[in-house]
Amino acid sequence: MTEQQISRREQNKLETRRAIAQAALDLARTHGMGGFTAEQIADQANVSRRTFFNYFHSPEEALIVSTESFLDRAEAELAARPGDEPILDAMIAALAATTKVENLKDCGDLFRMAAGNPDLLGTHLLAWERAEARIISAVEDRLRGQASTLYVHALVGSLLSCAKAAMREWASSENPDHNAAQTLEDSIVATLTMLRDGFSRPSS
Amino acid sequence: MTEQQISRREQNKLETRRAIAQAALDLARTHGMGGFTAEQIADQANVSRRTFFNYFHSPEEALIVSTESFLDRAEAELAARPGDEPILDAMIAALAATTKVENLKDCGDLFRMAAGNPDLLGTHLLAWERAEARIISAVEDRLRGQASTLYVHALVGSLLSCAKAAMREWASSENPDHNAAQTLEDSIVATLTMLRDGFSRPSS
DNA sequence: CGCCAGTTTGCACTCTGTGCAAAGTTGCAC
DNA sequence: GTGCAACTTTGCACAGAGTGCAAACTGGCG
Repeated sequence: MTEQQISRREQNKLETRRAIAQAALDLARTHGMGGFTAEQIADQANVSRRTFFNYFHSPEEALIVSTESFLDRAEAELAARPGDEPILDAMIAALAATTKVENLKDCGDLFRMAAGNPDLLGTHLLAWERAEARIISAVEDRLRGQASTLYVHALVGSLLSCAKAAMREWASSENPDHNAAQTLEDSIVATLTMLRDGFSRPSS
Repeated sequence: MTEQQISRREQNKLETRRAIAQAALDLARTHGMGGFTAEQIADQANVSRRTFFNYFHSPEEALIVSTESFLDRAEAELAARPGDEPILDAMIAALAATTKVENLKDCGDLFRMAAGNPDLLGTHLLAWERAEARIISAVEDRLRGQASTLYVHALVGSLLSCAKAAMREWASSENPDHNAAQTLEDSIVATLTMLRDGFSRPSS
């Protein structure tokens, strides 16, 4: 299903993109956020500064690749849920499944780094916003005619806020990778269950 | 209660800040987003480029002043609700009251402009994120011991997402200012009621 | 007035981000 | 394999963001 023919060209571009993102992540970990420039990332990835900007609009964008795969995964998992499942149960299952994404640890690091750097935080929030727009479209298709635009926007926005809250909590506690994904999944399910059943009772 | 002595100095700074923000808004409306520079804003406000950057970190920041007063108002209204009121009812009342903020129309324009400009959108999202952190603190104080950190983060994040959804809907329909605030208030109350009672039933 | 503290300004500098055209690669038909 | 067409990388030039610094300026107060 996900089989796609990749020419040598596309393969190379993908590899370059991956190399740049990795270089950026390395620099962020060693020099700390804000302690490096686009040119340094390019050098580390063995491309020119100009090429760096062919792939990313800004140094910050090179850092949020892991979050984007997380969000892509969320979107794909949601699309894969059966169409007759109640929308909130589908969302809970889909978001819970995202914790199995390969570079989950990078996402956690990203949350921590973004907390201390407004530029990175802004870029990070933009990625979530773009994902929100895509998921809103998907949910509108799924519920066509059954729910108002306002309902869908409020629901999807809240969904992602809950996921963010869960990830923030998970990222802030220094998990020594012990049961990491499990804890995150529990938190996500907990917040989304509140969303489904209402926040009236601070049950959890 | 809000009486504070203002020296001539502080008065001047406030006036300068206001003038810069107004200049930025004027330019955004005439030249369109992205069609002007920090220097042009400074010129229009009769200050130097350097002074502009003493007041705002970026051209985009000068534009989101109206959103920040909206969010300040939300925070203040929430703090003013009686302490024994259920938290969700307090939030509904507080957010509904924000529609009486003076420059509501500017907020709507801002939502529309941000939709078409990633830089402005990122800055806008950052303002909401900062407000979220402040409101989280306030709610944690209010519910001290009665709710988990995760609950509070998920709740406040969802609260603001619902408010955003309501404002987005309100801003996107070209209200000829007819019943503008009323419509917005209705939408806010509608989304927050879903939040309180759960999104399971697409009732609205 | 005359001084102190706070504010504005010009200047110099680094870095971001983009258009453009030249140089280098890859895919493909022959 | 040759060679052309399409695509990618790179260097260069330039406009604009953002900041540190020191000099000039302004308000407050004895």
